[in-house]
Amino acid sequence: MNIEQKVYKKLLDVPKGKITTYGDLAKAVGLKNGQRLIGKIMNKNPYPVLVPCHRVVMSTGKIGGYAYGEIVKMKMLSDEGIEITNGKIESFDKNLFKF
DNA sequence: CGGCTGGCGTCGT
DNA sequence: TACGACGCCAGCC
Repeated sequence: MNIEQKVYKKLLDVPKGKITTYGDLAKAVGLKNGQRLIGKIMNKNPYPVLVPCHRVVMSTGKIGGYAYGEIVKMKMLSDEGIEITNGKIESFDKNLFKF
């Protein structure tokens, strides 16, 4: 199974209302420094909606990018109970999901 | 706090 | 088959 498949599968383990970082996700699939790669994979996400790529954020606390628009991503997270202000996640550590 | 560089698989040339 | 560019970052300076 290739990396991207693993990534999508791992991402399915992230429950609603929780978030994870690109770096953690990378490690979860066996990559030490593949944050950037994760981004590319998410960008080519072949299973939109099925794969909750909007629950993946940057380790800095910012929401990061989104293929369909950061605004949309922000709104989706907001609907799941994650408060965001100025593209910044308020309760980052609190809602952070560990694999 | 802003900017630059590092590290990695996939895809296109 | 081989090589370089790319992408929803992370971390150090």
